[in-house]
Amino acid sequence: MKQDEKDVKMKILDAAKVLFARKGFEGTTVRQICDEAGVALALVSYHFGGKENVFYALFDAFAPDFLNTEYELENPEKDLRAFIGEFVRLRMAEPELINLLQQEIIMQSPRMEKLQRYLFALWMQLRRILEAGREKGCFDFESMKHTLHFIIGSLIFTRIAPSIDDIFESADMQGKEESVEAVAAYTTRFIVNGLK
Amino acid sequence: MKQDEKDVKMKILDAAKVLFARKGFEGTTVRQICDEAGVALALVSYHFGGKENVFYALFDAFAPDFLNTEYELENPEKDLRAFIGEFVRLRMAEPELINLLQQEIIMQSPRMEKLQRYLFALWMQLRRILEAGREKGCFDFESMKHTLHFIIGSLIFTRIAPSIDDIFESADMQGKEESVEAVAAYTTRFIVNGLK
DNA sequence: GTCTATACTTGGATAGAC
DNA sequence: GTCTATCCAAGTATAGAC
Repeated sequence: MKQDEKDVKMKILDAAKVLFARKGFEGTTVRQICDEAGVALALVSYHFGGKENVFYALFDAFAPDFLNTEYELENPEKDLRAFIGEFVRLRMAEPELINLLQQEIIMQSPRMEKLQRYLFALWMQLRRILEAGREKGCFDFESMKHTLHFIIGSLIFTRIAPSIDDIFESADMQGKEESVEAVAAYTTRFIVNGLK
Repeated sequence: MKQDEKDVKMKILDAAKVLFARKGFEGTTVRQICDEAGVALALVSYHFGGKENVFYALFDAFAPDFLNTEYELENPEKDLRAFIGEFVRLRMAEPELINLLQQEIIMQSPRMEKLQRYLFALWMQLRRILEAGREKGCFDFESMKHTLHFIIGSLIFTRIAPSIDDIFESADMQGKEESVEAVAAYTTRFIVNGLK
């Protein structure tokens, strides 16, 4: 029965993750979540205490991966490459979560206040890497604020429109599979060059 | 009376623009729009025929600016700089609209289908500039799809969180005003370098 | 054209049977 | 723990007075 409970909670979280990413928090109804999860309407309230808590539980379930590396700042370019690599890995492992996060950031939703708990440290790590790199002369940029936006924007924005993306996807890959390493390499190259 | 009508429609559009950007399309109610605009609830239906049409009217009202330049592709780097400059100008003139657009792109909302009418040409222009630059040897990149994402992400993403951005804002500027030209210059530099 | 009042629908959350 | 049935609040849209 403990197994069943976890099963249902997980089914709800999985369904909510996809729906929130696709239709937004407000655009998703508890009914849709429960239908998709194949469970009764009442179970969201029972297990989580409401729709909003499902949202937070989503990040609690996956957030530990957000921040597991400490950087030495001895070699900022190496640190930045590692940071980008980690972010790309997370993004490709949990695209819906990154999608949802991006939405919430953009609209400065009231839910962001609690999410900042996880994110603040992440942005600060990136900032420290940039600062260290600027002082050591390996990065060159003028505005810290805009540079952070450029980098995070490059890292986080992964969709124009399915119809358009598919055109380029097939032109790029010619049927080959797209590996995480390859995407990380593209991303690192673009960002690191942007800081020269 | 024609003046009054336009006045009310404009008041609704202005209110909707801010609210949609901030709370999303689904998160915004017609009541909020009308309250903010200072008009009666019924007027959204009367003038626009529903909430969804307010959304489209917003882009109809501002979209002409989206695409007013043709590029010769003789000098792709110059074209790219011009493209970025135009986008940054639009973004700083209409931040709410770009915000809203970004949300809709990310969640692939059903409203995107109509919006693609305006956007498709824009993305294709950027793509042509990149292609031309790649052939002429002034740009170097591997994946067209990801490169477009990087560029658009850098152009469009302008917010982490007010509390965080403000820290860097004041550190960057030390009280000075931030000009459109300066931001366009930062952005151009980051993106153009990223393509080397 | 604009307002107030209201009809109708949908959403979140709970009560109570199992 | 899970279900069905229901309550209540909130949303969109309209009817009808002015």
